[in-house]
Amino acid sequence: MLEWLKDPEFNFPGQLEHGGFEHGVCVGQIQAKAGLTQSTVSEYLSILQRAGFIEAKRVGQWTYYKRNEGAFEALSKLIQTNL
Amino acid sequence: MLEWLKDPEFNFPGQLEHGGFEHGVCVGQIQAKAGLTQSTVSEYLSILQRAGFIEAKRVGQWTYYKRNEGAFEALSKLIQTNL
DNA sequence: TTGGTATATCGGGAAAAGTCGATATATTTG
DNA sequence: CAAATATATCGACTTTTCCCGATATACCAA
Repeated sequence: MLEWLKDPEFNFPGQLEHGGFEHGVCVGQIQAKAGLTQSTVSEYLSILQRAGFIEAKRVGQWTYYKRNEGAFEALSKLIQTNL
Repeated sequence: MLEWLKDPEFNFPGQLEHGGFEHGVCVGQIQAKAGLTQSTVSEYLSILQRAGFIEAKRVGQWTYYKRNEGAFEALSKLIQTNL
């Protein structure tokens, strides 16, 4: 999912009918591509969010998720320096 | 354990009586510090070795493990570029 | 307010990982 | 070869993680 979100336009074409890509991609789009149930995907996204790798924005009945690039940079540096 | 192996002289003083630090640290030293059973530590080290994070060298009845710094650098770069 | 849609949360069963004791293998020493 | 020591492997049990269906919550439209 994290890799998919690097190129939302390519990986989630259906998102066009759901408000575009400004805020990210909504859960239903990710669920369809992942082939897992709605509850599983929702929980997974919430874990990634708590871990800081993605950000959530609620707009109406949709929740949009997008990557937080800083977290990946920080993880990479953490491995370099602390591990 | 991976962090411990960054400074073997400091973290495994008992290793002095087991051939020094040239080849790394032997399993018994790591086991004592970890506070886990011998079998658990042995299996754990073998997993880290298969993953490429440490290297093993058998000398007599001892197996010495030391870090493979290249693997950490590679992981850090992988996160930067692929994740 | 009622029904429809999108997402989140909850509880449980299945799968995987962690840990142990017992035992096997390899090496050294007498 | 026999005993001692260091490490590896095996089988079982426990804990954690994964994933699901059911249900709850939030929002929108009629």
